Amino acid sequence: MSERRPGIADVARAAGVSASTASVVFSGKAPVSQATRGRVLSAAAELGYTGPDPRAASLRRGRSGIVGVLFMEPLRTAFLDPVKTAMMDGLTEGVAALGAGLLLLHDDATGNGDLLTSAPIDAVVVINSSDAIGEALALLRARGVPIVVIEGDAAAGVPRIGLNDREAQRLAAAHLAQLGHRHVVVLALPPRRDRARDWLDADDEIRFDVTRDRLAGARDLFPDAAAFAVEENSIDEGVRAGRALLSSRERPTAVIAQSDLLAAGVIRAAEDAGLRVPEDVSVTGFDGVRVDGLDGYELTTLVQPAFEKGRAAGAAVARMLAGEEAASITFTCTFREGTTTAPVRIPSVG
Amino acid sequence: MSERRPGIADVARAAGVSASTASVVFSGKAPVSQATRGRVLSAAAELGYTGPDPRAASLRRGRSGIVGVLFMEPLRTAFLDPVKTAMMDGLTEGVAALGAGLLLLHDDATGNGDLLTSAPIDAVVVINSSDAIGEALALLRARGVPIVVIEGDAAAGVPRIGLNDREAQRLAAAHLAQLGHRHVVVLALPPRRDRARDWLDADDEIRFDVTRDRLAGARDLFPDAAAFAVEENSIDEGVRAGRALLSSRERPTAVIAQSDLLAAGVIRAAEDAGLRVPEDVSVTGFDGVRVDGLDGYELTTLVQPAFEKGRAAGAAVARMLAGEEAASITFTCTFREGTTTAPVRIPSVG
DNA sequence: AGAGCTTATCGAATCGATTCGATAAACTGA
DNA sequence: TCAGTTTATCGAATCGATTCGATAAGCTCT
Repeated sequence: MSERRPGIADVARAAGVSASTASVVFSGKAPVSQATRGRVLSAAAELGYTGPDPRAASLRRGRSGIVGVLFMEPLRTAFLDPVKTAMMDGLTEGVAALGAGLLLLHDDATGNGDLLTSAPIDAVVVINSSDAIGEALALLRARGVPIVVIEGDAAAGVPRIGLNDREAQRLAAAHLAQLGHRHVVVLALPPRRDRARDWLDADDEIRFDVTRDRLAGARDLFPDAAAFAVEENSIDEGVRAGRALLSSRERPTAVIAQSDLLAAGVIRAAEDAGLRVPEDVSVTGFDGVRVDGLDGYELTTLVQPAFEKGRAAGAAVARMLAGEEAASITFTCTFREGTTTAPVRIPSVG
Repeated sequence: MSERRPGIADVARAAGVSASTASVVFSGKAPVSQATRGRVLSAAAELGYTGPDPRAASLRRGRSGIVGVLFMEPLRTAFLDPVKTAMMDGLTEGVAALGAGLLLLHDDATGNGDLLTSAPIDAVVVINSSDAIGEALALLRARGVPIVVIEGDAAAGVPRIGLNDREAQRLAAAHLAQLGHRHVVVLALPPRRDRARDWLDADDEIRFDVTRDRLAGARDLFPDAAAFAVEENSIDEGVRAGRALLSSRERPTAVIAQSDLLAAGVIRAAEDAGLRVPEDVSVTGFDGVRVDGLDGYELTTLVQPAFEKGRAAGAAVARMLAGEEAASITFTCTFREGTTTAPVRIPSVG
């Protein structure tokens, strides 16, 4: 009664061929005559053999066909960000070219830490890494697992897929400057983990590259621009921050938001406060993603190739698995003028 | 020069013990004396051995520690839905209890189809399955891979994690009826894949359980309520649909949206049309998730235990892997009255 | 001191396929 | 017809750990 699943050996025996031949029928790695292929296939059908066991194959091959994606945050918040999901789509496509799939990993809480050691992964892509990831990275390197980082501080020798954040943000700032804006405020992404929503001081430590670089780009044109940092990248956070920014006595004429979600939030906050965008206040975003719930505005923003970034990461993984050296890549954002920026109005008070 | 990674056999040799003992040191499946454990561990450190190869372990164990999550849509759109991400979080936790991780699978496009056959997965959780998934399911069953379905048409014998959609939706409808509403319209989720945004005819085929059951619940109280189906579950779709619904000559006094996102969209559309919620039009949602960008309203909705659903799916997987029978589970939604529903106003026209 | 346990350790079998080199058969061209 | 290729097939080694039954040593209790 013990219904042990048939193995390739059983199929081979039933078909009257060697196991090696049967194997080749399934993998296609060597020529097989039509006749034997037929016999093997029908023997397999007869026995209910559904193809080689991936576990055994991956042991022999030394490859599991699985690439880990390591997040620094719970999935809930990671996937709230359309940029990340677009990246994931790109990554999916990138590793699909390898015949691989994506295993979700996150670097926090529930002893999932050991998935890093116990999961059969061929490589890992780290999303938005911060320094907190140190140990995890070390572990993986010791295991000899190839690593690629998207947007983050990579350890030396780790290929990094990045963005020209600073130059890009500078473009938006220049656009505002050209429209006559002088009083500009930056709405920044979190500078580091678990940092409360508040203004950024000069001595505030900024651990996330993205936040730092975009801020630098804005200050290239507005060196004295104040910056307010949110707690997470979401529309609601943008709304809350927007209320703070727009209600201050010296209301800025323009807000440089470091993401489209934040920009959308600012716009909502402005509407709620009875301000018109862009007549009363100009707003720029960053990312160029479709923001659900911003229907009606065309955001002035920097379009980043999120999908491409993911795909490039996949390609880098492929290269590393092939034993080649994978270089870091810096993608370029393009400036897109929308309807949320306009020339500054002549101040009513001299 | 050939830097072959050391195996447990090498470590054992260096430590002067048998491979079996060394194995046990790492797995902890049998008692080992402090002395030998120490020798093995230091030998491992010396050789740079980072623990057993998961590929080999999974062959021997017959378990890879990986559970597939099968989506019917690209991640981009799947994760737009906060319910799905919450479910994913729950699922993550559920399978973490098993020491397993999640492998992303999606049933579309790029020949990823063969991940289903070639990936070393111990089980699969299908999200929101429709009939389109037939072949995939058959494939998995043939392979003997345990399957659990969340919200969808399961094949016979497949445990299903569901919701009391109909009863729940009926509660919201009853609430509106009690407030005096008589002219109610249902804003429905897509009835099937690739169906254009439009009114639902009586003979429209509804392939998604969720859409069908919630609609039935609404019609239990409003048998003649018209239903308008969107193309995808998003705020923007809600806005578009909302425009259509609210501008019709016979404007309804209440809208029963089948999701919170759609409800949020309707509210936005109402605002844009100069209507007040709930004074001019009442709106109910479904899901009870945090909707980014709906700050200011407390949606009247049905709170579903999305996280719990995910976790239950994980638990069901665990049970099936343990060889037990996993029963289907139907979760219950709770009605939550917010500020988006109010008594119907006396019609100005008799 | 010897029966009965518990604790450590080991050897050998096993998980299920893949792959490489060898061999044989079939075909090519001069 | 014979040397030289292709084309098919096979045997055996290998991937790297886990696990089970056996064995031996160390304890406890009477």
